[in-house]
Amino acid sequence: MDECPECGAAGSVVPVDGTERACDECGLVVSEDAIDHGPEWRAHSFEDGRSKSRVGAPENLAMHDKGLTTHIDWRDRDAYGNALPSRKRRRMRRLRTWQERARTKDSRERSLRSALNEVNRMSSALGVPQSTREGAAIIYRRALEEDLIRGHTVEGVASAAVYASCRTDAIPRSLEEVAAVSRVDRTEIARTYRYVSRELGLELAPVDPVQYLPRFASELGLSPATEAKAAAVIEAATAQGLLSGRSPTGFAAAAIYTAGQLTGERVSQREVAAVAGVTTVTIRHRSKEQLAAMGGDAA
DNA sequence: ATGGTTTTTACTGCGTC
DNA sequence: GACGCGGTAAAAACCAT
Repeated sequence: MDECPECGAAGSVVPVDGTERACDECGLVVSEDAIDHGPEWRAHSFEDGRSKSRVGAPENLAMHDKGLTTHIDWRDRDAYGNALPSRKRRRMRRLRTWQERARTKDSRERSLRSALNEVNRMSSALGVPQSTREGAAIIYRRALEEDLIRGHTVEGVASAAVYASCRTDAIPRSLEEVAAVSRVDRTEIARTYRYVSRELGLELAPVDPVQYLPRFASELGLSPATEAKAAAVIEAATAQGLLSGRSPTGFAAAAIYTAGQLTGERVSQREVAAVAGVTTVTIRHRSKEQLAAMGGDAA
């Protein structure tokens, strides 16, 4: 379509959604709109957040100072090709080193900028609070300081930072959901996340399935009674060691299904599976165990 | 790399509306 | 006939070694 203003690749700028376009080559996000409408803060569920968010920072392209990338020739010649006197040669050498310093500093900053831009973009799309967004930015900066980016993509680390921040802030967003708004795939995010959290020594508390309940329940339109019952199911089942090794989303989904059976507010396996992003098979397995746990507990 | 565990995929049969 | 439900076997994904 258009030529990218950043890397100059022709025809590489493609629409991402209604309000912004991005370059295929360098990932630069071109905003159509100079005003940042920001995300809709009333997004209470992931689906809401995705449909309502207006993603993209008010990037002002005019501020990218391209003048700094001027190249200074290594030859000690003037414009006519004549050799420079030694006095001027020294001067030129000094200029060259300074110019080089400015250029590398600038490129590093630009890379950080685009990374943080990306963090913001994904955070908006996921509808996470501002504090978590900043946490992700902090994690990314720390990763940068510890030199963890080498050998990994900027995109991957940015995605991992977002996911990690959600984890530490107990904002229930699964790896799948992060992957859905990221440019890199799930596996890469998982790998990078493990790597970053290990290197940075992030304390990673296992995800409590209860965290997913409010979101799933509201998406299914369940009564608070059933939601509370599901929480009770999770508690009882967890107390019997049924959680270890199992996926938290599947566990939560099954608890909702189980609670539906118990309260009479029935939900189909298929529906719960859809909102939780798991299969009905998993729900059956977990639910069977949970029912046994509840039965044994009550009787 | 390997093996053990969990999850998914794909397919089955059964009962009900 | 479509749908919900339960089960199974094999593949895939995951994790620790």
